[in-house]
Formats: sequence, C-alpha cells, structure tokens
Amino acid sequence: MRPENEPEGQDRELSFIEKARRTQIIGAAAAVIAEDGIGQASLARIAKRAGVSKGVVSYHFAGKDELMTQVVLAVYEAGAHAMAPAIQAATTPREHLAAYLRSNVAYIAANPEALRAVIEIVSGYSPEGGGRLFEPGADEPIADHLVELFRRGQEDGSFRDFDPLVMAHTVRGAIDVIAPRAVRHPEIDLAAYAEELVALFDAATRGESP
Amino acid sequence: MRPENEPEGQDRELSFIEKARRTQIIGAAAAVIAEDGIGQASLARIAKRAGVSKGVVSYHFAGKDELMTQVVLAVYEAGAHAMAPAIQAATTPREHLAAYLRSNVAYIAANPEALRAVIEIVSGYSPEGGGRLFEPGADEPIADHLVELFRRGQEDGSFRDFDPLVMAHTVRGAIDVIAPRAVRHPEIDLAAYAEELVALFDAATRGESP
Amino acid sequence: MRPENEPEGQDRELSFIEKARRTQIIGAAAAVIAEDGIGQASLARIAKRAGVSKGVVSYHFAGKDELMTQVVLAVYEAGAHAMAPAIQAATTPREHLAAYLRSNVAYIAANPEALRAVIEIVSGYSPEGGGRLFEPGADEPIADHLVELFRRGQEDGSFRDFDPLVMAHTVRGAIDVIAPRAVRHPEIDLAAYAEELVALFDAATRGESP
Amino acid sequence: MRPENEPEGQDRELSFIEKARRTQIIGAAAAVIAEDGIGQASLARIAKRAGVSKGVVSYHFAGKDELMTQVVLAVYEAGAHAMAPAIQAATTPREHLAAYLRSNVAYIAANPEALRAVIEIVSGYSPEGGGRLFEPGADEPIADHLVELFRRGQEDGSFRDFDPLVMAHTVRGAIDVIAPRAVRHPEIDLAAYAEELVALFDAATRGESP
DNA sequence: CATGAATGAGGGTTCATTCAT
DNA sequence: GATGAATGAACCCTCATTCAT
Repeated sequence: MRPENEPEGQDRELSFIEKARRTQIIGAAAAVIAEDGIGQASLARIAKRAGVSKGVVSYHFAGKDELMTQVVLAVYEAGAHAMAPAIQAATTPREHLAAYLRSNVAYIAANPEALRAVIEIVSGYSPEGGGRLFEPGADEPIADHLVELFRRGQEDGSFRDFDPLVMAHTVRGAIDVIAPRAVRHPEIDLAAYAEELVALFDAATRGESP
Repeated sequence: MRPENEPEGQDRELSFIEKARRTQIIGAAAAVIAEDGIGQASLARIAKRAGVSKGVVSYHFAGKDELMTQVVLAVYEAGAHAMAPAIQAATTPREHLAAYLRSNVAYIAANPEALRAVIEIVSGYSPEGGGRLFEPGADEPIADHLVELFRRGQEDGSFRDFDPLVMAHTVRGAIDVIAPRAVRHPEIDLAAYAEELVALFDAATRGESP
Repeated sequence: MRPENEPEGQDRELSFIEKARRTQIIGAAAAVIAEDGIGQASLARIAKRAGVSKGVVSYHFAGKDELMTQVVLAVYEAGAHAMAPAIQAATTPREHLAAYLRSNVAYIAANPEALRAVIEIVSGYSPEGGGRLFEPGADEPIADHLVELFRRGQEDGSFRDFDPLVMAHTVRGAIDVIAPRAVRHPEIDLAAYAEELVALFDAATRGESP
Repeated sequence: MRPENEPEGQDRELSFIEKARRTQIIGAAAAVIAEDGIGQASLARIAKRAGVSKGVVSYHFAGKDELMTQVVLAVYEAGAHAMAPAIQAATTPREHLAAYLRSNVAYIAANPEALRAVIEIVSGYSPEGGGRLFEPGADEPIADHLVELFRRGQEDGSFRDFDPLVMAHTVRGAIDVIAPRAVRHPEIDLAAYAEELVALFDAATRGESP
C-alpha cells in the first residue's frame, strides 16, 4: 500500500497516511449514519466504528461539520466519477438523458448505504451555526447539468418545448426518491426501475410529433 | 366536526383553549423548523417562538416526538382538505392527475413553510427510540392514491402501459422537490410550474398515439 | 356520611368536608407510594389516584412536605391507636413487651401497604429545604416508650441489667425490618414471626436465673 | 488482585487514573448522601463536591444508577473485607456471632458516613426504570450468612431452637439501626454498644439451661 | 500523531407550585 | 372550593470539542 519510489520522503508519506485516515473515518461515518441514522452518529460512535480514538476525528477534521460535508462530497464525487463514462459515451441529448438516468440509478443500486448516509446528512444534519450544510435547492449545481442538457436538446430539436428547470428538478426528484425506497424495499428491481424512468422521461420530453 | 348545539361554555372553552395552544405551538414549531432546520428546533426555541415557557410544550404534548408528528399530520390533513374539492371534481383519470398536480402545487404555494417543515421532519427528525417518525417510503399510502389512479387510467385506456409504482413515486418526487425550492426562490411562479408538471406528466403518461 | 344534626352549619360542614378530603388524599398518597415507590409519587399521580385535580392537593396541604408528613403521622397514629388496648392490658413489664411486639407485628400484618408507604417516605423522601422529613434517629420518641418500659422492668427485677437504649433500638430495628420483607414475602406467617420475636426478646431480657 | 509483574506503565497508569477518579467520585457521592440525604444527591452536587465538572461523572459512570450501585458495593466490599479476619478467627458459632456483631459495629464506627450513605441509597434511591436498586429484602444474601450460622449452631447445640430467619433479620435490623443513630449521636460509645449487642444476642440464642 | 479524560453548554423531561377562571 | 393551564427551576444525560500526556 505504500509506494516505494516517491519524490520525497516524510512529507508525502504523512500526507498519504493522512488521506487514508480521512477516507477511513469518512467511511465509518457513512456506515454509522446509514445504519443508525444521523441522530445516532456522534463522533464517539464514528470513532469507535473507525477503530480510532475520538481525538483522531477532531485531529483530521476541523469539526463535525467538515466531516459531514466530506461524507457528502465523497459520495457525490464517487457518483459523478461512476456516471461519467456512460454519460460521455452518449452522442445525442436523448441518449445523454437516458445514460444519466441509467447510470445514476445504477450507482444508487450499487451504493445504497452511501446514498442513505447522504440523504440523512443533507436533510437531517444541522451545522453548528444553524442553517443547513447544503441549503435545500443547493443541489441546483447538480440540476444545472440537466438544465444545460435540456437546453441543448431543445435547441437541436431533440426535446419539445418545456421549462428546463422544471424538467431538471423533476428528474432529480424522481431519482432522489429512489434511495429511501431501495433501502426499505430491497426487492425492487432497480434496473427495470431505470428503464421505466428512461421511458417516462423520454415520453415527457419527446416532441409532439417526432 | 364541531357540534353546533352544545349545553355550554366552560367545558368547550377549556377544550378550545387547549386546542388553540396546541395549534399555536404546532405553528411555532413549523415556523422554526422551516426557517432554521430541524436541527435547531429545540423545544426551547419552539417555546420561545410561541411566546410560552418550555414547560408548556411538554404540558400539551407527550414529548417532542408527538409534537413533530402533530406538525406533520396537521399539514397533511390541511393539504388533503385543500386538495379534495378539485380532485373530486375531476371526471377522467387524466383530469384527475392534472387536478392532483395543480391543487398540490397550489397548496404548496400557499403554505411553503408548512411544507418545508414537514419535509424537514419526515426526512430529518430522529425520534427518541431511533429510527424515523414516518419510516421512509412510508409516504407509500400517499403514493398509493396515485398508483390506484394510474391503474384505473391504464384499464380504461387513458394512460399508456407503464409501471404505476414508478410513475407514482416520480410524481411524488416531482412535488416534494418543490417546497424547498419555493422557500429559497420565492420568485418562482408556481402556477406556471404546475402547468409545466401537468404537461410533463401528461406527455409521460399519454398513450403512444391517442 | 354527612351527619344531620350538628351544632352549627356551614363552618363545621366545611371543616368536615375538608377533613374528608385530607383523609382521601392521604390515603391516595399512601397507596401510590406503597405501590410504585416514593420516586413515582408526584402530586399529579396522587391527585389522579384520589380522583381530584392537582390543585386540590395544593389547596388542602401547604405543600408536598406537609402531605408526606401527614401520611406518616396518620399511619403512626393509627398504629398507636391499634396497639393501645393490648399494651394497656399488660400488667407486667414482660407482658408489656410481649404485647408491644405482638400488637406491632399485628398492625404491620394488617396494614402492609401503609407501612410500606411510611418506610418509603421516612427513608426516601427529601423535603424542600434538604435534610429529611423525620431525621433518622428521630424515631427516638418511639423508642423512648420502650426505654421507659425497660427501665421500669429493670427496677422491679423483671429484666436483667442491660442498656435500655440498645435494647429499645434493637427492638425497633427488629420490627422495622419486617414490613419490607412482608411486602416481598407475603407467605411469611407474621403471627409466628411475632411469637419468635417475643421468645427472642424474652430470652434477651430475662435475668440470668429467673 | 493486583498482578505484581506487569510489562509496564502506561496502560496501568491510565487504568489507575480512571480508578482513582471513580473512587474519588464514589467518595464524594457517599459524602453528599450521608450529609444531606439521597434527595439532595444530584449529579451536580456530587460533581461539585468531587471538585470536577458534571460531565465527568457521566463520563466515568454509565449513569446515576451505576454510581449509586457502586457506592453501595464499595461499602459492602470494604465492610466484608474489614470483617473477614475477625469472623474467620472464630471457632464456635457463638464466637462467630460475637465476632460478627463486634466487627460489624466496629466497621460502622469507623465509617459511619459510608454506612449512612448506603442506607440512604438502598432504601431511598429510585433507579430510572422504577423499582429499587436493591430490592428490599434483597439483603437476604447478607442475612443468609447469619441464617447459615444459626443453623449450624443449632445442630451442634450451641443455640436454642428458634427460627433462624427471624433471628438473622433481627440481627440485621439491630445493626442497620446503628449507623443513622451514630451519625446523629457521635457521643455514643459504639464499642460498648457492640458488647451490649453481643450480650443481647448471646442471651437471645442461648439454650434454656446451658 | 494519537489518546482519552475533562469540559460545559444544551438537550428533553419532570414536577411542585401558582393563579386566573 | 375547585380547576388545570402555565411556570420555571432542576434533573440526568449527551456530545462536540479541547488539551495535557
């Protein structure tokens, strides 16, 4: 695990260890939150789950707020990373939308716990100063990608004339609704669910007379 | 619900006072939650917001769990009550769906804070014993109404052949996504938003070549 | 329950009602304490048990301290009243001691709940200002009666030469130990227990060679 | 109990610190309870008495229940430890009983506050779930030792024929009554008190014509 | 770097008491 | 006289955070 030939010694190594520790703690936090809810996710429990002492968490993260933020970002990044190939392979807006839906649902299917943790944090965690870690509607950046997609598709005639914002947030809503249900109903066939969504939004975005 | 001819005063009035207090506290709780998030919604802050002492909340509600539950139920009931006339006036499944979307968005538009509070509670509040107040996917009863609607519409040929469950939860997701955005972006025209949704799901559910 | 011919009306009647209310509340308090312990004996529960409102208790008693005191005194008085005939019938110190033991145990056997309540209060209730309602060792007045008895018995040669104080408190200890056990072990034959105690203290107090 | 040869330092030392803190807090709890009663023994007061913050108590003890339990156990263990040599040195049941009484009273004389605290807890503390920490009559195990002693003494003719249970609980009652009085009346000569008890129970248990 | 003992604020809850009705 | 809504203090406990070791 420890690369042998590296530019230079101590500093890099520490940074590597540090990264590993952070990853380890983030994973433990996600696991605890997914299993027992944000309400049970004290630093003590997260530390115990990670097999480290409480102080380590405080040492590697500025505070609980930062840890929670990092959990969310890690899942988001992993999701974006997992979805990227499929999306980039798409050549038309319509294919793009289908790829977005399929890869997103696939990621949820593959990481239900991670998603559960994110949902818990985003909707249930209150940072120190009040307010929210990610202000609701702050997934706008995420929706923005879809808005852009819909705009392009409308320009080239792939999609009918609708409000891209409404469509984008409806897609997000459709996806966000999946993870909680998937956790409670593991028997749901998410691949089929994805195809249903593809058909649903294909119909919803298709021009009147294609 | 309120009997018209009653012997008299005292008993009714006391009951009325109690009801008023509960309503007042429920309102204060909803306001605090909507503004600052469920995490800031301590009984102390709710009491202060209601202009009463902390003990009053415990006096009128068995505990925080009950208060949170009542906030949700109050909003749900009010919503169902507000939507009922429009929905009952619909004669076809397609009209029914449109009425559902319009009246639901209208209710959100009229009570954005209440809806916001409900979302915070349902997805972010951890009751005493752990778990969730309304287990996720426990809005299934709500989605059930839609499932039923879609089934009927498919039988009489109003809707194309799709998975009613997926469609129902997508509709719910589309609606649930609105309140948080409406709070943050008061400039959004929710009437137009509703029409967009009507068109969206009209297209999504329409038979191939009606 | 309400005597018809009384010296005078309203004032006496109120006093009578008042007395009844106090007795009723004292009984309810004793029952609650005996059943669920002093820790569960809130004024609210006592009031509910008595079938009256919380305010009534505060109205008839200066505070919880007074109520607790009255419960204890009521039981003590009833006990003294129940024991008096048997004790007064005794003609010698030795008979007196036996009568004391028998009648005391008999009273405990007949009123285990009352005794249980008293024990709970005396040893477990903390009055407002701190300290205790009946300072421990404050049953000295009760023991005094025994001390007096032993002194007389020693003077007339009925008893051997021992420290009357030690003997008196040992008798008290022997008796106080009974009620808790009687509550937990209802199968104990308290009449036989009393005879054992009579024999025990008869031997313990008897002169070397009577 | 304490292993003599151990690898080293750190682990033991930390364990030692923890033990010291627990002992310190237990002592503070006993002191507060002995002085002001169980009803005044809030964690806040105990912490203040120990010179630590409130949280420390919760840190070292799972809850108030555990702290109270530990106070009792500590005193019991110390008492058993203090009494053991004298009792084991006894060769006959009669000597055994005398040693039991003398060493027990001696322990009370040396630790009146500790005993007082134990009595307060055992008879006056209500654990969280209701009920009692040590169910009344749960000192039966303690009395059992005496019952066994009396049985043996009756078999070998040392003691007359009496109910060993009644005698055992009477001894316990005789002893339990001492601590509260000793606290309030420090002038009492407990060594003489012990001799009185020895004589008392010697007479009470002696065969008719020894 | 890591530890875990210690802190102290704040959480929800209970409850004796008061007082307008 | 009686009610019960309201109070406010005190309770135990949790927990993010700090810091000497």
